[in-house]
Amino acid sequence: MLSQTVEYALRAVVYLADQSPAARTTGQIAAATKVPPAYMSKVLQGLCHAGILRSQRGIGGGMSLVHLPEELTILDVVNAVEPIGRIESCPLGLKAHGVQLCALHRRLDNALATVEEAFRNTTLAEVLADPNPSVPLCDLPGRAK
Amino acid sequence: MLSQTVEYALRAVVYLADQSPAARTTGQIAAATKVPPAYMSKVLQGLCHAGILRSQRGIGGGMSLVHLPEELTILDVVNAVEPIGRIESCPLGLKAHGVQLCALHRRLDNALATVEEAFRNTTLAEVLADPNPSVPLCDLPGRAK
DNA sequence: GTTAAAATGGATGTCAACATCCAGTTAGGG
DNA sequence: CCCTAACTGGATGTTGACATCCATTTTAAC
Repeated sequence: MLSQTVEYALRAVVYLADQSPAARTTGQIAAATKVPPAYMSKVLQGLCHAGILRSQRGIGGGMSLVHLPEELTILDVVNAVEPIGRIESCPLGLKAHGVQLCALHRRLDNALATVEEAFRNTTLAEVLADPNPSVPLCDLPGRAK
Repeated sequence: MLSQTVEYALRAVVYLADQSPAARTTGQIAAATKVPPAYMSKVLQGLCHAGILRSQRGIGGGMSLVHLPEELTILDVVNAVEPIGRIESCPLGLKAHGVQLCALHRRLDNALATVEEAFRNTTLAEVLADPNPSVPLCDLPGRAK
């Protein structure tokens, strides 16, 4: 239901938020997130173009967050990669429906709205601060840096 | 976020529920739902194999619902075509996480659970009984048969 | 300046989703 | 028994998501 690329992007951003405000190379990010390095490179490029990340070339360079983890939501990341795609008007193109969705599409869109809202209300900082014993991206209990 | 095939399947099932318990041909269903007939044929085949529809060949045949609209949920149809795909265990394969998802995946799965629940709680009969002025699949206000 | 680290962008490959077409099979009606 | 309606299954085509590779460009450090 969520694309693989979204999953990859979220892992990368969670990792960078954890390391924030330091920059990390594509190779480091790919290794930490267990994503194919060549593909991660493309995903990170997309996040740069979307203004989520900034990149720095050359020795000591890498990728880093443009905003603070407290100001970056899951929705920001998802929308940068592949927008939720709310149902704005009748998918059948029926003029009589227009913005007033039928019962079927109204319910589908409501479900999408719920997801969008949940994502909008969760910042990266909240994810990292979660008391959950399983730490994101980290195989061992407790945070290792 | 929901695949095109799921959208097509839902349209077909809503149409058949509206016509229930009568059978309709692939051509009739495709026309009413504005889906390419050749592809709708494949979608309907899938719904037959999943036990949502039954098919009858020959003159006077067609597709019809196996269950009553009151007993068929949106989730049944979605799962028949492309299961929601809840996150059961750590996508990174970290053994330390296992069933105990990290904060990131816990939140993603919660969002999926919300959608699954909304779909589980909506029957086709409820969709058809909705007082919404836009009638599913029907271009004009009010139901035309 | 030279060198090495690191991102960039383009070319390419693979596969599943979406879509089309048709020969074959089933079944009702005369 | 034959004809026609209708589904079935297989082959095929198209496109975008996922993925890889590499030549080029930028930049820090020496």
